[in-house]
Amino acid sequence: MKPTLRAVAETVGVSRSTVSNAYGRPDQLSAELRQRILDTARQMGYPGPNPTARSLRRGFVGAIGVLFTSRLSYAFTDPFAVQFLTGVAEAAEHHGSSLLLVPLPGDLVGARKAVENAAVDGFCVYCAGDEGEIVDTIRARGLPFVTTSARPGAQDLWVGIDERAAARSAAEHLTGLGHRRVALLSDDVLPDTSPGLVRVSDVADVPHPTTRERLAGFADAFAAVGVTWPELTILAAADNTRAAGAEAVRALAALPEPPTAVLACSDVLALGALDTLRGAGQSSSVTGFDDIAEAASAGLTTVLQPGVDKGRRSAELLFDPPSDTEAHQILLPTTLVVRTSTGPAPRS
Amino acid sequence: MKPTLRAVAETVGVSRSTVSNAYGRPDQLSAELRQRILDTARQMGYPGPNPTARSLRRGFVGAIGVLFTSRLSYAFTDPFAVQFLTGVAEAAEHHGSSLLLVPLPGDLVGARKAVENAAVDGFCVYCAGDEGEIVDTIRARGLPFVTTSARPGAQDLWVGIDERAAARSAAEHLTGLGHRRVALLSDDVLPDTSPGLVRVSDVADVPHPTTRERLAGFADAFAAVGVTWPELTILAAADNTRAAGAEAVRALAALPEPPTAVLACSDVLALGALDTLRGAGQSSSVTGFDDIAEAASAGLTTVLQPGVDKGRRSAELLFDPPSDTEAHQILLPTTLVVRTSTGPAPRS
DNA sequence: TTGAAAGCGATACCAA
DNA sequence: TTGGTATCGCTTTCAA
Repeated sequence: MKPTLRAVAETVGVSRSTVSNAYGRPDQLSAELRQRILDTARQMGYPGPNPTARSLRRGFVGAIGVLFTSRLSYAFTDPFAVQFLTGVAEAAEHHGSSLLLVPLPGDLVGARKAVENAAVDGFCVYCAGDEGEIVDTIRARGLPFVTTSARPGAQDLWVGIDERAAARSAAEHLTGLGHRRVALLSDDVLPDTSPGLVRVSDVADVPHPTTRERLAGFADAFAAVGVTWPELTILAAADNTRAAGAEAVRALAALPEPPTAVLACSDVLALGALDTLRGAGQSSSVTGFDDIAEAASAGLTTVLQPGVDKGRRSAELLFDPPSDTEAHQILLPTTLVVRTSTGPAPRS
Repeated sequence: MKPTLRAVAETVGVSRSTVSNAYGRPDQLSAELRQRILDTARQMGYPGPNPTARSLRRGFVGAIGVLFTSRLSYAFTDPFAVQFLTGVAEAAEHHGSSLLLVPLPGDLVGARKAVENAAVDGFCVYCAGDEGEIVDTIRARGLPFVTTSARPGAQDLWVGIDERAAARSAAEHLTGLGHRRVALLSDDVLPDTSPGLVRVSDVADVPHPTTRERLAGFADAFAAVGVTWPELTILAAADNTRAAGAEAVRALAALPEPPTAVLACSDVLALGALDTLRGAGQSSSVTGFDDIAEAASAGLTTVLQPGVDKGRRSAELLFDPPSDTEAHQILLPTTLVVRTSTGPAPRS
């Protein structure tokens, strides 16, 4: 068993406070005594103040949590999530804080538990589907948090983009190219759907806020050229991975009139779509969302959102909450990046 | 202020233990009483047992730490590090544990402090240059750890590859193709070196264990065909990024007789080298190390090491330490993957 | 400059 | 099934 601060105090023959000060407040005791304490401590194998005990007493932890809806290992599968994490890490590093990655199990009870058990000073909520429940749990703990999905009540800290407008910009690019018969590809479309073609009677039925907003943005652009929601093909992917994107798009082959373009809600899905379509020799247009590094090399037309910034500013908002309520909401810019994966719709 | 367990106990009119049991050991009290406690707690706004206090009392945290030598944000810059993290995350998730990413400041004192303050049950040490100091600090805390760099004493938990043999395999591929005048590219070659050409009188002088072993492996292969260490050009990169690789290789242009091949200690550096060389219209051979996803699309010849496995098995070793001392060391296989970035040396 | 005492918030043993 | 009590390891006024 490792010795405790108390043991050190007894061995040196001073009080616990003094030993504590030797570590945390060097100016509170003579350099000589301090050195004697530190030496004895080392000699006894005392590992220094126990972080957990210190946190309990001090009332803060020195770590912020990052919440992921999906399995934690997926977080690293999506390069955009990695960008976000990079930004959060930068800010955390800057503030001498650690990063606790908290995986949220699929079930609500488990998710709530995970949030309740995390020893952190605050949370960055990355893309939580059931945001409401999660956020309520965080609030119940009285901890600050920053969210990135569709703008909730104006009093919460939020860093994000105009999802709907961004999606619309990609879709307008396609309508401009003459595309009218298209498929929208996303994960998290409806709960418990099998991958492939799905019927969604109304965009508003999509529970995941980000997915909903992006689909709605796509639809806006098509509505503007007379293509209504029911005319859009919806493709559900099993999860947000390249493989799932590739798989979902296979369902298009069964259609009598396959769409001339696929609009994906993420680059990884779009890349998967390209894998399948190009593999089958089809030249359908494909757009993505995020602009991850691979998008460039694959020539994917996509919506760029500043991922690292998003992470960094989220964390900064957590560390230095603005006094001004206005500044609670940070809207980041997006840009449509046109590459070679999109082209004119074939004459019909 | 949020109410505490104690307040709940007083309000309900039961003892603290009973309230505690209501949360942690449902079988220790009647369903009815439990429900009454939980209801009152919710009503009072009690957020559930404080994780820090619980950790202190229980003596364990439910999180493992991952240590990176370099800046934490760099961890996400290198796809191989991301692979490793993915593996660790998988195992952690499986054990219901969280992942604490601990940024290590550049200075030793700061780094030691970071390790001392991390509230975790153990550490995965990823590629720590000053491994010795860091590992000593962890040991002083009495926490278990797993390391991945060059095999230390046989009593430590270790998951890794035969760095030297793996590097040698890449170099032998090049000697087989007739290359004799080559450059070795790495970050962390010597402390405080400016990027570009460096003189290293002896491989043994390289302090970073992984770098040293890989360079030594490269040298082995060339020694076997009569090319000695001083004849090898050493290129230092500012850090392990594509940009730094591209930059370092520019120094070759100044050489009277530029090398016919570049052997990099990582894929990101190799990709950077390709950027510069191909950009200058040169067809020099380039090899990498790791086999990240981009290596395939870039046609990079490289040494594949199982990154996700490395992470997963590291974490597993931490969670279920083998009783058998033999099993403390896990050696993972590597494979040379030959693609298009290497070819015969030009006739001189 | 040093020490005494009071918690921080919860858990777990053991007795009732 | 429930409660009393000691304790986890440290920090922090406040007084000496």
